[in-house]
Amino acid sequence: MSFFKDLFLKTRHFALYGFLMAILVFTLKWLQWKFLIMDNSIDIYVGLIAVFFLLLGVWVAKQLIKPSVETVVIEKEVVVASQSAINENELQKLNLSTREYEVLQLLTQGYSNAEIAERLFLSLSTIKTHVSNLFVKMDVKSRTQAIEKAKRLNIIA
Amino acid sequence: MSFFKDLFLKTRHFALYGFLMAILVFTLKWLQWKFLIMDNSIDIYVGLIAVFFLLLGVWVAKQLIKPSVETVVIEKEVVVASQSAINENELQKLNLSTREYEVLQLLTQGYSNAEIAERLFLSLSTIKTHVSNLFVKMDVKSRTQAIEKAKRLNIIA
DNA sequence: TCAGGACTCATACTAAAGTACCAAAATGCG
DNA sequence: CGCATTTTGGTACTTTAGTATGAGTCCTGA
Repeated sequence: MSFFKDLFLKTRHFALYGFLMAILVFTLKWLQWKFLIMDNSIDIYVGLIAVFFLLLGVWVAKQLIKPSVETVVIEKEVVVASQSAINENELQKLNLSTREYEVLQLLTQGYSNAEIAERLFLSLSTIKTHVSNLFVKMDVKSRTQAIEKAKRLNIIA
Repeated sequence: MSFFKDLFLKTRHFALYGFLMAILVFTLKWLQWKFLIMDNSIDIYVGLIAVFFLLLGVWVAKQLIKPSVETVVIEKEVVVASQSAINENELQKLNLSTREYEVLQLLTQGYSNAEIAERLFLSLSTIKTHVSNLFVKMDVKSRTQAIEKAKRLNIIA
C-alpha cells in the first residue's frame, strides 16, 4: 500500500499527525470512560467507534491522496513572419546562377529590365538574356509568373 | 461534505456498496461475539475496531474520491501566417472599383491581360483600360510594380 | 590545355504591355 | 427621371517584354 509510504514521506506534516494521534487516543479513552460509566449497549459504542474512524479514515485519505496531474496543452498563436527564412531547398532545385538570382531579386521588386540594367551596370541586352534564361529555368513564360512563383516558393528575400 | 454527495451520485455502484455494508455488519457482529466470548481487554477490541475502520475509511475514500485535477498549462507556439487577413484599410484608400479589384487579383497571380480577359469574359481592350486605371489609382507604372505594391500593402488574398 | 559553364553584349524580330482618347451601355442614387 | 460612376469596348500608337541567334571573354576543373 503506497498510502503509508506517502504518509511517511510527508515529514513536514509530522507535527500535525502527532497532534491528530493524541486526539485519537483521547477520544478513545473518553469513549471507553463513558462506556464504563453508562454501561449502555455495546452495539451503540462499537457503532460510534466504527463510524467515527471510518469518517476519520476518509478525511485522512482526502488529505493525503496526491492530486493527479492533468497536463493540458494550449496552443498559443504566435504571429511570426513566416517568410523570414528563404526556402534554400527550392532555390537549389532551380539551379540559378549568381547573376540570374540577382536579376530575379530585382525583378520581383517590380523593376523593369532597363532599371535592372542600370542598377547592375549592365546593358539591356544582358538583362534580357538573363531574364530569358530565368524563365526557362523557372518554367514560366512571363516576369509576372516568375514573380508569383518566386514569392510562392519563398525563394526571395 | 461533498464526499457523500459523490457516494450517492454513483448509483451504478450501489450493488457494490450494499455488499460492502453487509460485510461491515457481519464483521461488527463477529468482533462483538468474539468480545463476549473472550471477554478480553476492551482496549484491544476498541483498538482493532478503530484501526480496521480507519483503514476501511481510507480505502473507501481512495475508491470514491475524485482525484483533484491539477491543470498544467503548457503554451505551445504555433506559427501563423501573418498575412492571413488582408489590409482593408489600405485597400479602401486606393478606392478601387469592383472590376478593378478583380483584375488586380488576377494580375497579381501572374496572368497576362489576354488571360484575364478570357477568365472574366471581357475583351482585351477592357482589361487594358482597367489595368491602366489601376496603375493611376495605385500610383505605379507597370504591372510588376502593381504586384509588388499589392503584396507589400497586403491587399490581396 | 581545353571543354564547358557563366557572363557579357549585340541585332533583329515578335508579342505583349501600356498610353491616349473616345464613346456607348449599364448601374445606382437622390 | 436625371446625373455620376462604373463598365465595357474600340482604334491608334509607343514602349517594354520576350525570343532567337550569334559571339567574345573569363574562369574552373578534368
